[in-house]
Amino acid sequence: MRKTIAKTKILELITRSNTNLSHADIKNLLPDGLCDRVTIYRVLDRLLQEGLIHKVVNIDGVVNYASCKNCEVEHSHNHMHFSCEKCKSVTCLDDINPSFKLPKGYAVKEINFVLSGVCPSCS
Amino acid sequence: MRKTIAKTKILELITRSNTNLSHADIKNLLPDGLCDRVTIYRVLDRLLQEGLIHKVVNIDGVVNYASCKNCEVEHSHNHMHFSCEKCKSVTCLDDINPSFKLPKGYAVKEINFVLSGVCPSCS
DNA sequence: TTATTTTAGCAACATTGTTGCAATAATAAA
DNA sequence: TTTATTATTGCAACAATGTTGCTAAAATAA
Ligand SMILES: [Zn+2]
Ligand SMILES: [Zn+2]
Ligand SMILES: [Zn+2]
Ligand SMILES: [Zn+2]
Repeated sequence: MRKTIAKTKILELITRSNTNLSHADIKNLLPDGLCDRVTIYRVLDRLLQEGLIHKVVNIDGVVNYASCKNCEVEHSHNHMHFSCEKCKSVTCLDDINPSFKLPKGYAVKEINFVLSGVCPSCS
Repeated sequence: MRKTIAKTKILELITRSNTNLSHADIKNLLPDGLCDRVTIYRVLDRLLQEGLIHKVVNIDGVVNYASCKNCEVEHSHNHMHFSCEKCKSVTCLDDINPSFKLPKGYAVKEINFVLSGVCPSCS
């Protein structure tokens, strides 16, 4: 996979942001005219494939993209996410890994944990 | 809120189904021409408001609607959901309530827990 | 039965995401 | 460096999904 301006800038945005970013956020944050919105979709897909970012489906169905911090060893995104209804931020709670016990027979491949409410900064 | 044919039929569908249903599912399952797709959206909103159903945002961002089983006492939907990538079913795991501990300052109002993979019937 | 108010249908629109294809740009090979 | 190869981009077109405003119809109250 090739290194392009769009890819570099988008990864930079996601990495530097302290909240998770949606496609719309990225579109707004990128310098006007840097690339087409279709390109953003495609770049995000590539970054996901390469394992440089992970995604969170928010409580409103919007996909948010987050940089992978502790994924050098192995990719696991069992952690919780928080979506603030006031500041609209979506963040990774990297250290919160909910525990639960499934009945036999379930093979889990993906996990999407989201809490919604008011974050510490907004309360 | 008034009792109408569309509302009755849609609630019936959701209640009788052993999997959670998306707007598209409901549209397909309803007798052809029973009501407009806009009506389905509005009926679902009303059923949510009345607390007769709850919703789950699936891992693909699609909203699925589920009947409320143990909500007579109080509404709580802390339970896990499972989305099967083979049979495409989304189901409530009513008895699985993940436990986790949040840092102080977070006020949780909504919860959306979804696991994706292969369900017992498909494995 | 009549009056009131919610609900339904329809058209129009906005948003979001996808696909095909030709032009362009990044990398590999010469 | 130059050329060849192949991934990536932009654009247009399209599909799917969800929302809104308005009038007609239906449900309930009077
Ligand atoms: Zn906040
Ligand atoms: Zn995360
Ligand atoms: Zn299955
Ligand atoms: Zn449920």
